[in-house]
Amino acid sequence: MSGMAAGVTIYDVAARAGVSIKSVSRVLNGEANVSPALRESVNTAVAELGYRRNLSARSLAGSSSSIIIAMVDEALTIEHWRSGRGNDYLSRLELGLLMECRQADYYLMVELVDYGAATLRRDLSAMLAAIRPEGVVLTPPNSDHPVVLDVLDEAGVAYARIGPERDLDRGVRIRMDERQAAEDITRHLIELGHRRLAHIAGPSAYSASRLRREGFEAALRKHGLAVDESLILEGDFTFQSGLQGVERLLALAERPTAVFAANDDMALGALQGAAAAGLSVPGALSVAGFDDTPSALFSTPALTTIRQPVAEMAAAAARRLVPTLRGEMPRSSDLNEETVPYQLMVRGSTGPLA
Amino acid sequence: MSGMAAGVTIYDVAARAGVSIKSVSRVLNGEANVSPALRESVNTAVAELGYRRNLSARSLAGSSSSIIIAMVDEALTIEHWRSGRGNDYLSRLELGLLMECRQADYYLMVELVDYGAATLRRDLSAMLAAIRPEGVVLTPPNSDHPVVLDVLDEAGVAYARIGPERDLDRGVRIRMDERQAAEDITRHLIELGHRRLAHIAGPSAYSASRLRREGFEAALRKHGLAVDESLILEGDFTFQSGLQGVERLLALAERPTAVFAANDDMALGALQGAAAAGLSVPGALSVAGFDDTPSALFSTPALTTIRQPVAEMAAAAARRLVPTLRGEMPRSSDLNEETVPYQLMVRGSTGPLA
DNA sequence: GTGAAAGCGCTAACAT
DNA sequence: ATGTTAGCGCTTTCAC
Repeated sequence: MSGMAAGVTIYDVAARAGVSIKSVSRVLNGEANVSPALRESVNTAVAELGYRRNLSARSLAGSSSSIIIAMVDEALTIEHWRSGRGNDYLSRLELGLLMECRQADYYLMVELVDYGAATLRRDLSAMLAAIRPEGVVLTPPNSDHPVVLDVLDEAGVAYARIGPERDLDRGVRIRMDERQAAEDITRHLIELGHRRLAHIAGPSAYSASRLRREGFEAALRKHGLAVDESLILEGDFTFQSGLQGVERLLALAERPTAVFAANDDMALGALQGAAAAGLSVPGALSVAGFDDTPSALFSTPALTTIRQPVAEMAAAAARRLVPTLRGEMPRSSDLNEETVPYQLMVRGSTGPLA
Repeated sequence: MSGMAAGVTIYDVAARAGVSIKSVSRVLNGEANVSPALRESVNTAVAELGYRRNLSARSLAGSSSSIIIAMVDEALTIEHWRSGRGNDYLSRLELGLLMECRQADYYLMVELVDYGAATLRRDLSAMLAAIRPEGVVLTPPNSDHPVVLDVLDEAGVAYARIGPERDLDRGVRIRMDERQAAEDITRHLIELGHRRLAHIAGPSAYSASRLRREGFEAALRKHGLAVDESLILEGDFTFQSGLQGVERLLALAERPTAVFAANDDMALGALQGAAAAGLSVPGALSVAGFDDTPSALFSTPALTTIRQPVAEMAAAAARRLVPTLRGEMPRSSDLNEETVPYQLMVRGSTGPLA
């Protein structure tokens, strides 16, 4: 009897507990006005029967579906498919969402979205109509997508935005302090004794690139170092551009002794460029990245970088979306925004000059 | 009007097309006995209203829920959470599932499962009762979990098993040829001129370890090379064990000139061990791995390895689970088993002796 | 504090 | 070839 949970309905529970289905529903939903005795007998019946409410029936009948959707960029997914690689960011995101969903008895659905489609608006509202999720989690760069935010607002679906950069008054915002993180890692280099620091920035279209660059420059200034424009290059977040960037930097008359790349892929490229030029890292050149991608740990030497708290941000996002957990009632101004701490991972690629 | 898909029901479509809801349902489900004219007008109305069937209503009323569940190991997830890393395997799996679900208009739900729980049986059947998925995708090592298979069978839920190793008559099996892949990569080493080949095997508890070792030995024999037991070590799939393994191998009187590790992490450890011993790779020692983890590309030199077709296996799994796509009617014996091709990725870590 | 009845938006039998 | 009716398993009014 104990394993046969399939087919057990609220009527079975009600019958066993000798109450009405409404009472069972009340207990299950933690509503008020339920006598302890009734609650007790219902809970017993639920346990004995191995009952669990049917998700479809709940979302059809009620206003809450208990479903959270992670929207995934289709173009990016196809790209990953082609290259045969997974998506570390997405993986960490999901991990955070899953951990939180489990606690709140929520369900996680993953949906592919073609953000470039001309029919995006319609696609999205059709999807929302079909699933009626209780909340949606948005990731960069789509956390800022105006059409997406509009559709979500119109449909009255709650949403959390990871790393939003614009429209900072809409939805739940979950972020990390990119600027401060860049400043921290730069200060780490300065404290190692470096005075000629270079930065391989990301594409200026991304405001994360801008923030990281700002953090870099802020650290220099705070330590009385001049910002030398010839030591700041713009890459495109790829391994190649990091490699090329470091080649240019090493060709300068006055070489930098440390390079901070705006992401790990570029830093890894820089590492390879340094090796190709016969420079020992960190003896002759220190290299730092940003993101803490899986490869950062396995490069030689392992990469000093900033670990983005992706899973933690995702968990925070889910927490804000789920009423059960939301009950804590934070101060009103905090309500819709949360900054999650990052971590500076100091590894072998940075050190004092040998 | 066009954006307001939320709230549009089958009744609205029926009214607009001037037909009954049953006719709309017929068209939507591609049932027979529908006149072209009716189909046409329904499709027009659907398009005009931006209608999409409500998932909950469908699964509640019908026998098909259009939901596929990817079961994810909770313990593993927590471990990843702690380490702050994503799960590349899972990510690639999902990618394949998503791509296939999109085509069939299916939905992907991700569920955490505590395979170690004493209440596993009950947990699973409760979950199945709550979601009523149309299919479940199982990943190693849980593709072989007897309790899981039993519960699934009892509940009558279809399931696909990625890389099954036992009970090869149950469910849909999707696999790659581990043995042949190991043989291929070993042959690659032999063809480079190596004659003293070592193997760092995985834990013998995993049958993948066994198969890879068999492939390794088969390649040796086919090329008239003796299998030297002193050159076969057992690791535990960790970086550390690869490092220690290669240290032991390099301490031998007659060193091997090539090492095939049963997974990338161990191969990466071997790479580091070789570097520590002052051996150039591949000039003095060739190193090959298995899996093609993300780090394999970024090691120095990049790792020669076998790319497991995880996404492709997942896609195949989903395809077998989804009736719409299943329609192709393969030869009966093929019906429930599919072997997906792997890829030998030759990179810088293997080459002839310098 | 508890229960009866009416849907939620579909699909599935059964009409016709 | 098309329509009518009755549920699926819950939540939600609204009674008591």
